[in-house]
Amino acid sequence: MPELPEVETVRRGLLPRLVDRKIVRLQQRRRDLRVPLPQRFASRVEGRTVLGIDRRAKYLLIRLDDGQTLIVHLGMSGRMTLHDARSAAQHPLERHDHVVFEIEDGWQVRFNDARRFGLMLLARSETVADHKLFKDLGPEPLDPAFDGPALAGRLEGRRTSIKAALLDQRTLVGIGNIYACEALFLAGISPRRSAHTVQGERADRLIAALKQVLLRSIDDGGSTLRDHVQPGGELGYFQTRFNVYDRAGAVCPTRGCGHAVKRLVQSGRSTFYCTRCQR
DNA sequence: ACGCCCACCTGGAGGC
DNA sequence: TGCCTCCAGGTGGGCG
Repeated sequence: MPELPEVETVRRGLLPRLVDRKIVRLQQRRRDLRVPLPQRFASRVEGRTVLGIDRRAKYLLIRLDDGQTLIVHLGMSGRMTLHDARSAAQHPLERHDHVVFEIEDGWQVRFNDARRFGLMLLARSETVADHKLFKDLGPEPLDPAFDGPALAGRLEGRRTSIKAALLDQRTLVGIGNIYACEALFLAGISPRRSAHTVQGERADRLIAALKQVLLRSIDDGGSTLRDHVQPGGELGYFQTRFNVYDRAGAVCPTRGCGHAVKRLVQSGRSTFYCTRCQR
């Protein structure tokens, strides 16, 4: 499910119900996520107050008042949803609600993840950046300092396709299959193009397209294909604006083009693009 | 070091 | 209805 816009949407949805509030109880209903839940997880979280929630790449960083950070990744199918005490009573826990945070004011945050590709771990806040999962991550695409020349620099010498390079979180973070396809379409760049040839004006176009597609999707609450919901239960709507993703056979949306959107498989993932508009 | 393939796991969709 | 195959917003380990 979640690429940067979906994770950012979840972060924003959780903020008003979590920040400055205490987690009074934590239920672990299944520990075997992609990485097993931490030892003594409940006792290390219970009684802690949330100071803030940050995002790095596709990770949520929930800052606790004892200097720990709760790191959450949603994998492919993870959700974080809010339930107030009354609705919680009416809506019993579901099969894939693996972790439940009970907040002091009676609200709950439920972590639901059918495929269990997600993870949660605890780290000292000052060590998160050095953690194995974080130390090789590339720059944030929405950082204003990350511009065309910076992207071009990170693509230098890369012999793989530009599509694969965008999915590689060492190049830059937060891009997944949807936004890689959509940004390449907006930039008019073929997903098959060799990554190192995306330089100069092409790199300028690509970073602009990436920023635009991510910001627009955040505005729409992300893309809901199957699993993604905002914490309050609202769906995302950016999928209604897809130009190419999952649209194989549809007419290319470029005015006057008329070609059909094609699907191909690159490094095991579907790519959608227009062979006429994207070079 | 780099790039590619696969596995991890569940569920939904479509074909027969 | 049921069973089978394919596919899915991610990632990291192992291989050549």
